[in-house]
Amino acid sequence: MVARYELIADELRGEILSGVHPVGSQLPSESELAARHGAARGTVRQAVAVLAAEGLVGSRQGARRIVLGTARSQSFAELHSFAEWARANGYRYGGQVIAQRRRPPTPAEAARLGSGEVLDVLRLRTLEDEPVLLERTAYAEWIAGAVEKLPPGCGSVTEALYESAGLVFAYGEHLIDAVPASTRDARLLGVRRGSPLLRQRRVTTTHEGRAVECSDDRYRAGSVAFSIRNSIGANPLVRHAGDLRFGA
Amino acid sequence: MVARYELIADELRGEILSGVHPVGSQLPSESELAARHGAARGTVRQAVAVLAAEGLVGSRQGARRIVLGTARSQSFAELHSFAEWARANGYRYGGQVIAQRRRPPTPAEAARLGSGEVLDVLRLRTLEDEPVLLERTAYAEWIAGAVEKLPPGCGSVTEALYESAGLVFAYGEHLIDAVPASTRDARLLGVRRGSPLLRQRRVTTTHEGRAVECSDDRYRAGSVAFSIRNSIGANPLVRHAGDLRFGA
DNA sequence: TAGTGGTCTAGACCACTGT
DNA sequence: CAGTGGTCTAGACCACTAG
Repeated sequence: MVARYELIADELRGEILSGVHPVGSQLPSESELAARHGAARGTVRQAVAVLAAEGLVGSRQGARRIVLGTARSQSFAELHSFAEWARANGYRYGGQVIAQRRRPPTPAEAARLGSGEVLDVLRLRTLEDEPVLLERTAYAEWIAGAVEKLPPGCGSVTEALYESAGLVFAYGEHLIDAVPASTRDARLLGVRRGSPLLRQRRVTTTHEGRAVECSDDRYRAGSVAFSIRNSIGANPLVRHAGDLRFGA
Repeated sequence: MVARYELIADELRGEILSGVHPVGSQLPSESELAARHGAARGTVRQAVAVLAAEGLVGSRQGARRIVLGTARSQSFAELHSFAEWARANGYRYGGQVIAQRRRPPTPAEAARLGSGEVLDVLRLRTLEDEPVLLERTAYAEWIAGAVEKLPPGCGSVTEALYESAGLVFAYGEHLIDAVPASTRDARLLGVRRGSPLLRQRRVTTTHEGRAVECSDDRYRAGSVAFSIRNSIGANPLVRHAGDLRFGA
């Protein structure tokens, strides 16, 4: 069942991407869109709210909505899963488990995943056959068994866990900063020790709020960048001083 | 005029932060909240939509909403303006113009700011009296005059431009990655050459979609991190390969 | 099956924009 | 001033969850 407002949003998005409403131009008024689609104004407002959340259009009270751009923010899956992002963008990608063991959680991990043992996995991911990402992930005990059953060359852990355990990653919290490569990082990624790495630390939970994993992902400089579009009305990105929330 | 749904959202947020609704617990149903506040259900839905956008609560059709966390995403202003972010978090901060001149735009800047001359400003920002951020900003010609009138030790450029020119930054596009410090970066920030810097490149526009500035901001490693909360439903962050959209 | 959130309607009034 | 988006109401039906 596809909602009415989604259909209207899709049609408007198509018109924006195809140039019917060029960047900088005004969108039709809500009343006009409502009449055209035979829908109530509230439904049209839901549709344009979708486009506003995607950063395509902006609005000010009293004035027509304006087309801001054509670049669309992508899905949660693309942020969470390296494989899904790479495939969606047409890149060749791969992955290999370098080390895997159970161990007691650090205090920071225990606070998020519970006090049971965690499964610590070190994975090296490649893009276009070049090593670009080193993933250090601690899985909560309740999912560790399913992770251990995955093949070491598994391309997409997210998809494999969905298929084998029905696990859906639903919410994420991410901290992004820059760190120098350690000796081991440098060797695995093929860079010099101390050279810049883009670090993404994250905690992911199911939609029930159950924590699944804590991860420390390090990208080789120049291989990947993170992009954000925001507006004065709403944005999800926050700057933090130092190393606050993820512990040592 | 404060909207009704904002008041309801504020009250609910306060109850979440103060522990009335602990993390993992269920929120009251929409009908109950509507009855309690004497408001229509639609108004209550607007209120909880605010909390969902902040990442505080999650929802699934048919089940009660669940409290996901207590960390709140901050405003656009805090992402855009170093000074506003620093002040909101109680840090001592400062800034100093190191160099300022007019020059022709690079091709990438011309595509965004127009083909007129740009005003190129190099600023060093401090946090707790330590140099942490090097800002290289190209202002569009139409705002350059107002920027040149600012004092070189101006703490908040965003606020000063609002007061002197009525300028409101409304939309931003940001690319975040890691780069090694150049010789000049290193000297100004007090780090070794080649050491990691967290880079934020951004383009900011007014709410009419008029581009104001392109900037390349570099943070000393360890001084600042960016934080993002997202959900499977919506998120604004995208990963990019290499150096795509901002040109050379 | 009862309760909940997701969607939708058809109105209404207000604040703001642009002419 | 007319037109527009922002807010709000009081209903309705449906899809889904949970007991």
